[in-house]
Amino acid sequence: MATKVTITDVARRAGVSRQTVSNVLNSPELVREETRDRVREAIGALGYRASQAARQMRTGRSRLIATRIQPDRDGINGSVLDRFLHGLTASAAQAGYRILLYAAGDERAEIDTFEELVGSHEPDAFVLASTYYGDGRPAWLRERRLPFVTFGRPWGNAGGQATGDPGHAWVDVDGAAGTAAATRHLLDAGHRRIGFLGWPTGSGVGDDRRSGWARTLVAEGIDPDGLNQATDDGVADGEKAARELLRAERPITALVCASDSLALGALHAVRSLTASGQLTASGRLTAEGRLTIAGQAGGEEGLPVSVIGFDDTPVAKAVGLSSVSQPLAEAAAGCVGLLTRLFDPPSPGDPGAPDDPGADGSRTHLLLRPSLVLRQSS
Amino acid sequence: MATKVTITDVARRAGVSRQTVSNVLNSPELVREETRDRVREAIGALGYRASQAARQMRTGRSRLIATRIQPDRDGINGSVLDRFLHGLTASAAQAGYRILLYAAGDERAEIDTFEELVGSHEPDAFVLASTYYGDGRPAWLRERRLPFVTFGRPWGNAGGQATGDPGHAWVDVDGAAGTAAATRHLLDAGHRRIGFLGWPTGSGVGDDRRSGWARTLVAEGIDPDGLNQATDDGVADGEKAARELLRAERPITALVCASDSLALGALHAVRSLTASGQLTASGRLTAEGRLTIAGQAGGEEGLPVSVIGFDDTPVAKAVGLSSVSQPLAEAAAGCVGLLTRLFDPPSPGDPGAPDDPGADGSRTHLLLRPSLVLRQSS
DNA sequence: CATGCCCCTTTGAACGTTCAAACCCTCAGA
DNA sequence: TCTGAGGGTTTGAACGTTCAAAGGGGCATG
Repeated sequence: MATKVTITDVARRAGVSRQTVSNVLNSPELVREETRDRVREAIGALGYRASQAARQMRTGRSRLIATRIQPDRDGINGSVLDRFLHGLTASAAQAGYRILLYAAGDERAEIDTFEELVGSHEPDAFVLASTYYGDGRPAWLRERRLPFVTFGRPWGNAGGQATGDPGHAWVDVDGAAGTAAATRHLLDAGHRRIGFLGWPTGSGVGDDRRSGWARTLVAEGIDPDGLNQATDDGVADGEKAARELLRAERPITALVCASDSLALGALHAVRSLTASGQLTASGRLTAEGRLTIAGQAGGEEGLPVSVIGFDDTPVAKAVGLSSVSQPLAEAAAGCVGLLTRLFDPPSPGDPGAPDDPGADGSRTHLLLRPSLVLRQSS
Repeated sequence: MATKVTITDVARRAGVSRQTVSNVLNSPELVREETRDRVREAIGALGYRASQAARQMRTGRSRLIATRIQPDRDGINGSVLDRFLHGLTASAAQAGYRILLYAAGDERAEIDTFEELVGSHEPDAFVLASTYYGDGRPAWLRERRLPFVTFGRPWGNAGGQATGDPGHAWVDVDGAAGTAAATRHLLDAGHRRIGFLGWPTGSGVGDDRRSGWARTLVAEGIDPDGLNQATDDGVADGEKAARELLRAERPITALVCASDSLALGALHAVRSLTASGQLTASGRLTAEGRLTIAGQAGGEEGLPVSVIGFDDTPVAKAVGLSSVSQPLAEAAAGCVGLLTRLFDPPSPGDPGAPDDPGADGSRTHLLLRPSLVLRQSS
């Protein structure tokens, strides 16, 4: 088989030294144009590619970015991180990096893997997806000065909004803006009693999503009290909690949910209550759970019961569920962008969108806006 | 920060030479027990880990396995490969390998990526998921003697069964056995007119799945002719095709599908025909599309119209669709197993399940049995 | 006592790259 | 003519590991 082409082979063919070839690759401006062309011709003719291993030995840089692949938990939300991973792979490749995967059951196992990886394959950086309250991984990495970016804000001690100084780079999607848009859409459709189905207080992501809904109602002069249910993430949990909101003395007519799992449960609840006669379907029943309430207390007779989910998963698409969609490819590109900025700090006079010129003058985070995908369920 | 611990540091602390430390790691049987213990103590105390880059330079082995991450096409079937990928990552880690990801739009781009990777990061092997008819990738890799395994049989020129001599290692799931089990289940439930909804002839996977259904009917003395529809993979396509089978002069009462996408479409068709009165629901309508036919031609009155999908995706779980489940974690483990066998050929007198002792005496493929997951839809 | 052998260990070199420093020209200025 | 500077190129060393070969001690054999 064709044996490996080395930088020496290229040098010989171009009639120059190893170092000159190396310079053509890494610092072309140091090499005279004529020489450069000759070397480039040789590189092309021989099909030379620099050995990562040798390069890494000398420079200490592996051009590898490590990230974790999660088992899809309930199988619905898992697809979000998979799409993110795909975007990450593509963006990293464009920037000259490759993605190295690892699996880990819990935080302890993940940190063990950090240690293992840092010692052996020596990735240049880590990307941590789905941060959580009390997440110990950022601190571990920071102590060792290992570059990393999180997809997800560092949720402060209060369990609420992000703290002012994150101390590390992150990219996130503005969940509150997403639920606000969903709520706004429902208000525009004429709904007033719009409920929220989310997770128990204390989860950063969940509280954020709830806040967007609440503030939009308040801005409209509607008191969100009593329109809110919190439960674990799951289809069955969602159905149960939605049922309570639908059977309250003053029932809701629309529901914004913190996940597609919950929203799917809510759709089931709506269907089931209708089928058992506890809600009256006055219109034609479609396969997607779009029903019409008639004769309920409150003045919104004739409005369809709408449900909006979060994450725009394949399941949402399959069952016709409206949902808030995260720009995952952009989020991934943002992560890679922040990382490369960490590796080679940009020159001071760099152009860039004026976001939050922090103390050190560099933007270290990125907050993206989600979009609302409307389907039959709303 | 603590500077990198090298093999020399360990050697110094243990009072031996570099090579002895290396031997403790790679060929412990060469080292006297007492020395071995002393070296191991030093390794532990210093937290030493061998540098992959340096090791790779000398041995030419990167302990990296490259595989592609696909964008989830229709969003439903994508999850299958994601689960496979997760299994692959876990199995590879156990065998001391890491997964390197790449993305590529088409075959041409993928082969370019092969070339790029082989030159730079030099993965020890490739795993190709989802092979197809006329797949050019295996030939490319084989020509260059690059080790690889495919998840999916090499589908022969006839577009039908696998050829006798694959020429490379593969792991696959016996799709025909899966549809056969599904068909058998429906027969046991009393169905006779069991349809199949699949893809156009020429796709290896699709033809395989169809054959399991057909042979099971034939074995029962039922002629499969006219019970079969072929269409592109997609929910809308599936709904359209299912509709035709349901409205035939002698309609089917159950349907086995080549994918969950098609099955989901079929469920919609059943629902929709029922709602419009073209099928009569004689029982209680559940949310999952389980209906009962009454008064149709044929003698199977009162049987529920059953639908069974393929792949057991999250969507199937969400909508209560029975489905054939592939053992993806085992398939992934099988791929890693075959690869490690390629790297270090096993000693001749090795124990192993008697499968197909090929000409060279080594098993180079693995065919796994799927299982049937029953839910409300059947 | 020399020889050979086995077991365990050490030594020198090599993998392919880039860093740091040296080198060689040419040209300008004193 | 000497000195210095600077552009362009080369040289030697080093990164951390393993391969191939050599070294050395103990013991049995001739």
